Amino acid sequence: MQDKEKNGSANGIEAFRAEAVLSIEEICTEIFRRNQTSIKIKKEAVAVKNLVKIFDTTLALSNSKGFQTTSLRDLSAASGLSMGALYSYFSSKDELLEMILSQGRQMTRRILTRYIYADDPPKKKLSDAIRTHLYLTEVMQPWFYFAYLEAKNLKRDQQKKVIAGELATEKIFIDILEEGNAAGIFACDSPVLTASAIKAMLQDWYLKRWKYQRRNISVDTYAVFLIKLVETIVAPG
Amino acid sequence: MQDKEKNGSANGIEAFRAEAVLSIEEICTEIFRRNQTSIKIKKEAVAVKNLVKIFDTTLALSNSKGFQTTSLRDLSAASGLSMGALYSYFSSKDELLEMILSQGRQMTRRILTRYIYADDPPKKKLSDAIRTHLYLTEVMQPWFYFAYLEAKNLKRDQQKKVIAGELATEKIFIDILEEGNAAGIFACDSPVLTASAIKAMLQDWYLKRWKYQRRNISVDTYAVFLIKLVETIVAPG
DNA sequence: GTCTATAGTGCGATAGAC
DNA sequence: GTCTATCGCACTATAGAC
Repeated sequence: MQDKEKNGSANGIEAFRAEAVLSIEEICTEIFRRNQTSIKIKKEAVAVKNLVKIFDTTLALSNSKGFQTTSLRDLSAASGLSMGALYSYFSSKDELLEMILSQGRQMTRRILTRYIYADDPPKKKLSDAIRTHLYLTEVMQPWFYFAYLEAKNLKRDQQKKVIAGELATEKIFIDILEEGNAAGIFACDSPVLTASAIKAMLQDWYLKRWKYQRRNISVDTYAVFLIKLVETIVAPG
Repeated sequence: MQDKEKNGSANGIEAFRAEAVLSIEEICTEIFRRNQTSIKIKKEAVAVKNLVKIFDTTLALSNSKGFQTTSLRDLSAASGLSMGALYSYFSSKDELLEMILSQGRQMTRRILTRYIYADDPPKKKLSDAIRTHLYLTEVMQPWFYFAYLEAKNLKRDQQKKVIAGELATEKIFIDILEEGNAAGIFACDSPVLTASAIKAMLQDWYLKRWKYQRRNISVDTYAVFLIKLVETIVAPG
């Protein structure tokens, strides 16, 4: 386990995925404990199982027709829980939305902090950051897709959290590029614009999944392609 | 005029914008004439003026809170037309959606065919295609943003048209890259993945406008940056 | 802990006055 | 050509049976 963590995302997408699945249950347990005032269910096992089902079903339905358009009747039918049952897990459709966004943010934070090492050299840090980001969004694709496409329907404070997350990711890349520039390993005219371009190509992976799936391009293939492309951009000379 | 067209988008964003505004009115006139069965208004001047207002208002409202969430009552209040008046320009909310999408598609087609020349050398074609695409999405940013973010709420046939447009743009870049490869001017391992990456960076311009605006980056600055970046990627050696 | 039945709200769409 | 008034419907949310 310690070795696996030390290797970052080097063990490939499957090892990464195995760890993520465990984290999802953990985080739903946390959500259950934190919201025990509004959640009327008392048995933790039942509640966590249903919360995972509610979140997954909501993401699936919303990603094919939008969260606003998805009625709680749809969610009830697809999840197998009645309207009444649903309302013992959240007090409004808005609260359901907040719970989902918060679950995703916690997952993201947990995984990113686990896989980023300050003491690696810039070039390794750059390729690790790209690969980890791709793996993360591959495993949590429905959530990232959801958070991105529903962002404009959110309330102010929720929107700000989405934007903050976006800029935080970009900042990771800006810092790596500037560190590489200072060390003379990279020659990157505008770290800000370059980081922004990297971010755009990373986002394409979870926003246009249909395209890559249709073309039989795996996340590892895309990672290799993207790392090479970025290294060409930042290479001196 | 002939010179302007011959120079493609070389005259900068402002010349481009001037031409586009004229086109919008033309296209609304076409829409009016084509839909005269469902549009109850008879005076062309009145109808076109109101159609432009309806489209603009719908895009503005939808881009801040989503098309589904925007009620026709909202649209009525913001546009200054009553519910009854609105319904003399379209027969359902769905038809309004179709009219907007069709208006944008016509604009896109008209502008792209006007600015792309088959007989230029690959390198010039590549930079012209990037610049023209950026100018187009700059001038019609609300429409592109709308078409992208509402795509999943559309019906099957409308969705297919959005995807077809997406792939058509990508094809333009694949063809240019392959032509350059064949001529020995480019050395691009995977034209498909590279075109897809270029597309992702082009889309970032209209999807993340808030970010570029906040950083005071103009469309011309972004164009110069992106063209240089892409030329680095495809350069041999 | 989960269900069914229903109250209350706001929507898309239309009819008819002006 | 545009308005106001209104209908029927689908939604969120809740109350009370089991």
